[in-house]
Amino acid sequence: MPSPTAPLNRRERERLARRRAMLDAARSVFAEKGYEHARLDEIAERAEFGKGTLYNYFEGGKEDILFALFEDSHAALAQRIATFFADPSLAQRSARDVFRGLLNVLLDYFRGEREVLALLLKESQRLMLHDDVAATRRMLALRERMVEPLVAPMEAARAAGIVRDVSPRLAAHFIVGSMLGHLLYAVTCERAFGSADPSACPVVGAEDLRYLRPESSTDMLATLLLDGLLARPDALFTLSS
Amino acid sequence: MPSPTAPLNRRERERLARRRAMLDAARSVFAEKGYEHARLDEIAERAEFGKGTLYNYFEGGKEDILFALFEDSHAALAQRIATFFADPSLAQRSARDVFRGLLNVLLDYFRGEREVLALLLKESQRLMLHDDVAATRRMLALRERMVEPLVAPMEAARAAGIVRDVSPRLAAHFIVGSMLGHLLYAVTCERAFGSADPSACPVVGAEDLRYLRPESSTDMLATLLLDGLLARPDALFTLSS
DNA sequence: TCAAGAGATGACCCACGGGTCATTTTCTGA
DNA sequence: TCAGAAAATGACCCGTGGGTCATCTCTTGA
Repeated sequence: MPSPTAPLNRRERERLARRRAMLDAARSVFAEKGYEHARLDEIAERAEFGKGTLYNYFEGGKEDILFALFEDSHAALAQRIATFFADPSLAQRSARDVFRGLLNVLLDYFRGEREVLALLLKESQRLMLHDDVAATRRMLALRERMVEPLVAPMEAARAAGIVRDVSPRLAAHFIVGSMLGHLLYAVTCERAFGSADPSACPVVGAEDLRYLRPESSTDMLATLLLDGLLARPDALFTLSS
Repeated sequence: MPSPTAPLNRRERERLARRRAMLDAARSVFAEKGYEHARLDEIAERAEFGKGTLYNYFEGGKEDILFALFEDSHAALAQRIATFFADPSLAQRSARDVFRGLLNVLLDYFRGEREVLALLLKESQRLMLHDDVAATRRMLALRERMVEPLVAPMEAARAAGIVRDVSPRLAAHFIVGSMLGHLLYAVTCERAFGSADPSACPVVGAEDLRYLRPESSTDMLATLLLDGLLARPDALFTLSS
């Protein structure tokens, strides 16, 4: 009965559905307890399976589940980025405008995926420098996935003299890395001091706090990433004393 | 006998010396095994103390030792940065030149402190988002220490119209964060593929690899951080098809 | 020399949750 | 209907190393 042209038969569809249920359960447990305090028992229970069953779907166990979560999420983000660049009307906008739009796509995505962001910020470096190099590779592949849809546009923009003459792939990595770094800082400040008590924060001024709020992040990131830190790079570094 | 004006008597000096010996031992064990596989027994043994004694010097146990290591290291780096900006001849150089020099100070420092860099890259995010908010605060203070000597010069440069009109402290955080992000990527690529086998690397071209080598990192980082990604920000985003 | 406190010591404790696998249940196709 | 495969299950195993604290040693100063 299933259409013969469909790539998946019922068996496979059900398997995928179960896998998805497990991932959903994992996501919610991870969100509540964080990766390290999440117990496989609880994930299994919430997904209404036995713990052992998880291992039929995720051979690598707990860590494998985390990777799968990341992979899904990165695929979704890559999709959004590709969609963004597919818009033909981009050609009517200035380069700054376009890249600012890109930053917004990235920031919006993570704003909507708080749980994944938290996991990513907390676990990614550990996994990147994990004893098992396979994990390192898997994390790099993940990052690559996110960067991939950026490479072609950047390459073209470089050829057109719009972006600087640096490797498009590395520049893309730089953008993504800087953005995540900023998010980490913002999230950490929030954790440490709460939005409620700015006075205890070493990030002193109201000015600083304003830029840590998500709405304004784009402005600062766009300025620094796209235009650079220096307004007058060739001026002498003579500061009024 | 100890000069009465000296702030420390023998007792205190000895205590400091022991503490230092423990930190040296910890550093070497951490370097060999990484933080998580380092055993306190081994640190104690290498420092020629009993394990319990460690707790007289580092109340917080293993994690406290790591923090102490980070604190020493960050103080040293802050010192270097301050020294860099104290040089009066900076006023004869262009802003780009000066900030490029700053990047070199940062990169050189971590090149000379590989072990600390590895620990910092792998552990910092976990600690920043640690369950115990005290750890979060301590990590933020650390970062702040590194950023602190940058703030005054940046503030002055901003007033002089040399750097863009963004919060100096946040801009400094951005610089430091981006640099660490780049180092993480470089270290991770090296781990995953070794310098030996570039062909298996998804970072495809020789161009990419060149910029991951430490010597060239400065160039790319300086370009992207100081001048920004966009060469012609106001040009239309029209790519030759 | 000795009392008293500071400091050093290392054997022991213990929680704990990820992973395994023998067994049971369900599914499939003839 | 049933045989055999595929999938689900969850009780059990297991290693581990950080942290504690009762005990011992050493320093100090009278």
